[in-house]
Formats: sequence, structure tokens, C-alpha cells
Amino acid sequence: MDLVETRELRYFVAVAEELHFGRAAERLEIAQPPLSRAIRQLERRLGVDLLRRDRRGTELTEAGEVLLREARTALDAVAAAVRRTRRAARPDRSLVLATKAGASHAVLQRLLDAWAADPRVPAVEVLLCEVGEQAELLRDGRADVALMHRPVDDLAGCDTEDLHTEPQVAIVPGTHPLAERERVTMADVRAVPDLPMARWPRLDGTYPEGPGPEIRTQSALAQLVALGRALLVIPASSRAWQWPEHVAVPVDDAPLITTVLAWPATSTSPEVAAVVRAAADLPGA
Amino acid sequence: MDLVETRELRYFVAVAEELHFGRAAERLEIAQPPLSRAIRQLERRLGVDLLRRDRRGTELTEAGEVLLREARTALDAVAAAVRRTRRAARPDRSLVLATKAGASHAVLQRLLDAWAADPRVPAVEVLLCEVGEQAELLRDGRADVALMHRPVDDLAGCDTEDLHTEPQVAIVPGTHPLAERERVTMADVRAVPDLPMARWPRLDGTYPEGPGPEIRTQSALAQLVALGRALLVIPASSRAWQWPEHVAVPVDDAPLITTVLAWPATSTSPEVAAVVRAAADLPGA
DNA sequence: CGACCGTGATACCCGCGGGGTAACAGCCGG
DNA sequence: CCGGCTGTTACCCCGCGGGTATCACGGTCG
Repeated sequence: MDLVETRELRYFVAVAEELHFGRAAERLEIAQPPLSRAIRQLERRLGVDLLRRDRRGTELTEAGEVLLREARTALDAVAAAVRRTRRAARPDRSLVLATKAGASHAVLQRLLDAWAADPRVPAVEVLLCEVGEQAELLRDGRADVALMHRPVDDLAGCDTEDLHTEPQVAIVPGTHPLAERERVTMADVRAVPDLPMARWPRLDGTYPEGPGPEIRTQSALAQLVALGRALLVIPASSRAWQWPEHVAVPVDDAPLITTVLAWPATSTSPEVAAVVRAAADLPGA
Repeated sequence: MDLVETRELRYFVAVAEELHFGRAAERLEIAQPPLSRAIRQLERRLGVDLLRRDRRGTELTEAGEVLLREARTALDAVAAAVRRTRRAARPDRSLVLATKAGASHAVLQRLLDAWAADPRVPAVEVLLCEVGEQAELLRDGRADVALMHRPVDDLAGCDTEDLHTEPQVAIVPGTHPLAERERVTMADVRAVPDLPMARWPRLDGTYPEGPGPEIRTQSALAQLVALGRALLVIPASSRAWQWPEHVAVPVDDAPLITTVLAWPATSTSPEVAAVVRAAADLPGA
């Protein structure tokens, strides 16, 4: 009745993502007919049509869309269970903190120092990750806590504790007219035709329209800035990796960036609770 | 490698809860040897010892404790996937709102009216539930949104939108000395020896110490109040089910109760988003 | 001290069902 | 009308989940 195995969910997700039984089977490294049968069986068990089989291709029903979303989070939860259990069995028993490389360096430093000094807090490893990846790492158990930034990061599914709030600065080549200014506005920044703002991916992975280059990693951004090919607006504390030939100019009306400590909202781990508590005891800002 | 089936997780949770292979097997309606084997196999797959088998009974290792917590949330997520998929396939396609009976009646009424008037919002069913049960219903998919109360309810794993904040009142028999007062304090309330405050279960299901009766349901509470056997402090809006022979006296220093609309923090459903958006547009308080 | 429970583990067998291969069925473009 | 796509049907095999019977160990009690 209620029993749905993770295998079936994995199969369904593969088919739902590929919308093609053959390719999905290939990805799953099984033959196509058993996959077809497994999906049929899943539909029978649920009593629900998940796919509209058109002779040419396949598409999801509304129920299928729902199951795709729900199955992904369920599979993440299962993966998290496995990862966290394995890690709990290791003799070191450390937690993993995920953070974007370069961002909030000073905040992270203070956090780590405070945790190291606190006997109640377990060891904390730092896992550097791609932009926007933190929430996924928390969901599937590769990380236990993360440093994230409001309002730029997707905090869905996370509980958070504010650590630090700061304004943003524009990074421009020292030779650029804007570098002379005491302070600028977002309108100024957007009006610079020769230095477009680099575009980060949105939450769904697509990029907003615009003239700037599409980037996905901090290192790609660093490269562009070093070449003087892009302008960017970042929190003041991210300047750790700034080059000497560039200048940081405060942007008055850019949204304030709050660095937050995030953890899975469903977490009931006492270790995570200890880490959060110790972080909350830090002198905030 | 990574493949852990929900069956294995269900088996492990049963054993971890019973701490006894025989009883766990009985609960699962299978024989004991296959269960024993399944757990061994799970341990081998994870490469982790989950149980310390003592001749007399069985206890969890630290890794086992972690897996118990994580497996519960993973199984809830799987159950939620099944439930929500089944419900999405029904022709009516409604959402389910969970709420404690009696509480926040007026707020709920306004919500339902607003939703009914909004064409973007799907139909919403109301599911009455036990105190403290809402978060569980959201996790395992029996409900999609819930009315909850801060700070009394456990909001772990939920995102929330504040709807209404209000003070609390004490409900006392009309013949009682306190009924004469214009307003009282928590100290007053606690100092009444003949009318102890009923004790609600804590988040973990245990009860705080105290003289009052242990209650779990609104109806039990209603019964006690009707008999004049207990005193209680509740939000003013919960007075819908008050009896005529009782009097509500404002309690000055009781914590303010905020009624919030809650939904699973991991939800990505557009229907839930629409419901939340429509609720946020209500004139707040 | 030995018989007896009660614990979980082992040994063995059976049958379901997940996996494979081969062949089929509709639908398109040439 | 044919060939190349789709996904489905038909059939077989064997791995493994489940069952029963039994064992191994340790505590308890007469």
C-alpha cells in the first residue's frame, strides 16, 4: 500500500527528468523494459497516472510534477540519512560547514575561533562550495551547517541565525572614472556601458537577461575582475581576494547583505544545536 | 553503495524504537530472523555499527541515534511524497490546512473567506488535529499548510507567515474570586491552589511537573473547564468554545500569542505559495 | 549446579519479483 | 510502404526477502 521504495523514486525521477525511458534507463544503468515496468508498477501502487505517454516522447501529469518535486526532497533526505550516519561513525565525529569560497572570510574566522574555544562544540570541517549550492548540501547531508547570505541565497528549508550585516561595495579598476567617486548608487553602476555587471544564476539555474558575462563560480568572477572585464557589487567583507589595482567604492542604495548561519530546518541533531548556540553567543553586528 | 531502501529504514526504526528484535519483528509483521538479517545487511552496507547487541536487550550506538533521527525524517518525506501525489491526482486538487480545534477561529474564518474569494488559490480543506501535531502533519504530507501558534508550538521544519498577535486570558468559573478581577497576572494564576493549570505535553511528549491534570486534547480541556476542575490561560480568540458560566479575565504578563500560517520549509509547491501569498495580503494585526 | 527462559544469530528452503533479452506495436518522415 | 523512433509485451532466470527450525549464549531460579 504505502510502501514506496527509494529505488522506485530514483527510477521515476530519472524518467521525469529525461522525459525519455531509453535515456533514463541508460542513466540508471538498467535495461529499458524493466524501467517501464517499474514505473507502471509505481503508478499502479499509487493509483495515479504520473506520465502521459505520447508516442513521441513522454510528459508529466500534474500528479507527476508533484511527485517529481516531492521525490527529490525525499531522496535527498534518504541520502542525508546515509551520509550523516556514516559520518557519525567516524572517530573524529566532526560537523561540516559549507560556504562559498571567499565570502564572509572574517565572519567565518571569528566563528571558527569561537567554536574551537568552546568545549561543547564538536570539530567543524569547512567545505567550500559553488554559489547557491549550500541549501542543497544541507538537504542531502553533505553539510550540517552553512554560511549563507540574505537576500541573495535561497534559504528555503533552512533555519537561520543572523551573524553580521553589512553594506555592499562596487569593485572597479583603479583607472575607471567611477574609482574617483566617494560613493555611488546602483543606478550609477548599471549605467556603466563598458563594464557590465556579471550575472549570477538565479535559484532555478537560469540567468537573468543582461549584457554581462554569465558566471557560476567565484574564481570565474575573480578572473573577470582581474582582467577588468566586469564590474561587480559585493559585500564589503568579500574583499579578501581583491586585487591591488582595483578600488572598492561604497554603493549607497545596494541592499544590505546579512551573513547567516543556516542549518536544515528539520535538524534535530544536538551537535548542530550546540554549534548554533555558540554562534548566537558571538558578539553580533 | 548508496542505495538504502525505505524498507530497510522502516525496519531499523522499528528496532531502534523497540530496542528488541522480537517485538520489532512483530510490529513489522515479519519473522525475527529476516529482520535480524536485514539490519545486519544495512550495517554492512553503511559500513557502520548501528546497534550494540548485548545478550540482554539491545542499544543504539551514536551512529544509530543519528540514523534513527534521520531515518524518521526521510520516511516522513517519502510518506509525504506518496500522500501529496495521490492528492494531486484527485479531481478536486485541494490543499489541506491543519489546525487545532477551537483555536484562532476568527483568523481561520477570515483566511478561508479570503482564499475562497481569490481565484488564484485552490480549494482548501480543513483538517482538525491534536495539539502539537501540526508540524508532523506537514512533514509527512497529511497537510500542506497549518495554523500554528508562537511561542507554544514547535515550528521546527516550518516556514511561517505571521497572521495575528493577541494577549491571553484566564478562563475561570464565574463563582471564583478571580472572576471579580479586572485583570490578573501569571503569578495570580499560578497561586490558585484549588484550580491548578492543566498541563499540556511538551514537544517530546512528556509532561511538565505540576499539580494540574495532564491533557492532550482540546476536548479533554473543555471537559475539565466545564467541570470547574482546572484553570487555563489561552489566547483571547480561543474563547469560541467558552461556556456561559465561565469568565475570561485578561492576563497582563502572559506571553503574546502569534497565530502563524506554517508550511513545510522544503515545500516548492506553487499551490502552497499561492495560499501563503494570499494570506500575506490579508490586513494583518 | 543444572534446567529453563529469553535473547539474537545461523542454516536452510521457497517463491516472488527485479533484471535481462527478444520480439511487438503504434507513429512519424521519407 | 518502409525504416527508425518510441514505449510495451512476453518470457526466462536467479537473487534475495521472507518463512521455519535450530543453535548459542547468558541470566535466573528451584
